[in-house]
Amino acid sequence: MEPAAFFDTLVAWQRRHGRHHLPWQGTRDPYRVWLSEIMLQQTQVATVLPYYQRFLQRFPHLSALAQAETDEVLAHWSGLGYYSRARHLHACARRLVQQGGYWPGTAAELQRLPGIGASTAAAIAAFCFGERVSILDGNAQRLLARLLAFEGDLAHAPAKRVLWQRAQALLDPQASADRMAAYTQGLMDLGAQICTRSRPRCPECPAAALCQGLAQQRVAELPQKSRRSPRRQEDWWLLLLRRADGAIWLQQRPPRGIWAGLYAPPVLHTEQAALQAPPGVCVGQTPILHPVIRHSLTHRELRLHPVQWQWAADAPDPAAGPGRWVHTLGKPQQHPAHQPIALPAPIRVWLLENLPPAPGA
DNA sequence: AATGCGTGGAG
DNA sequence: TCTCCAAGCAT
Repeated sequence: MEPAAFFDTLVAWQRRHGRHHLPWQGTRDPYRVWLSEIMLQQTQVATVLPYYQRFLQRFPHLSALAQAETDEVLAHWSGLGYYSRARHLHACARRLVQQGGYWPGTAAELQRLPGIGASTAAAIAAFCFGERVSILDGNAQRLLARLLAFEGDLAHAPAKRVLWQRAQALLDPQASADRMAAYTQGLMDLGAQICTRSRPRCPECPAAALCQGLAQQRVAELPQKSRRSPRRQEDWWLLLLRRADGAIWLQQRPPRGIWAGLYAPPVLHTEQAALQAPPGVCVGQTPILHPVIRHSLTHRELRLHPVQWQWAADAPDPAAGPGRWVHTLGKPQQHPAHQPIALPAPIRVWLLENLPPAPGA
């Protein structure tokens, strides 16, 4: 391949056919680019769009984010998944502000910040500073593995490192900042629109003439990626303590593991424990057993069993760490300024269906 | 190095 | 319903 042939082709294609109107484009503000890159980790564009807008409205700049409470940051991430992203995002904002509010100007320095790995660092550096470093996200992996007929198993780190070196070698060392940004966006756009996982549109691809995978008729089998381990099944019993006014008790989950730091009903791991009347509930009461909720994560298949108990009117609040009673998820909470709450997606769904309707909703 | 971490879209 | 996996990172 001619040196820089692919680079030039991709830049030209991106400028004419790529995406230009996503809300995080048309800016070199590292805050906005950074936020978009974190949200887009393992998450599709369409999913991110509403979250990005709401988040930016509430936290319009770095210092606004740094000053916020972690709970509120998590609440704005609620439903987006991979919640450690939100905690790292917040930690990163606080560190940057503490150090004067300046962004590091290179990918190597960006990568030292919490939540920013090699690909995200390269994306920020390329978009904001025009640095000549390559991303290697899922789009780029698939696209470059085909372009180069790359054999390695991308489930393994050594193969990924080799592909990254080859990705770096495709860059034009003389490229301007603008072209570097267009090229980086081009990798993402070509991967998302043309070089798709299934049924890639090779006839429409600007790089078809350069594509070794296409020449060898091996596009369909690239990239090579070994299977993941199967999902384990788990049963969780959700302890739904219901007060006379309809409110449900939620407590903050531990700082590690699934839904770390989010609010959810207390979880029990055996049926026996779940069917015993907990403290604060009248002895002899029979719980309401709600239909099971199936919720699958990447590595686990959860079967959630909601078990509802009537909370005694005169009982003190349940202990065991920070928690709160939730009446409704609607916006206009009466007395206090309504704090949005960080809920796992299936818990939010259940509460929406089972809490009293929000006033005015 | 291998594993854990969410959710929803697409086929 | 099932599989795959999306602008990956931390440990």
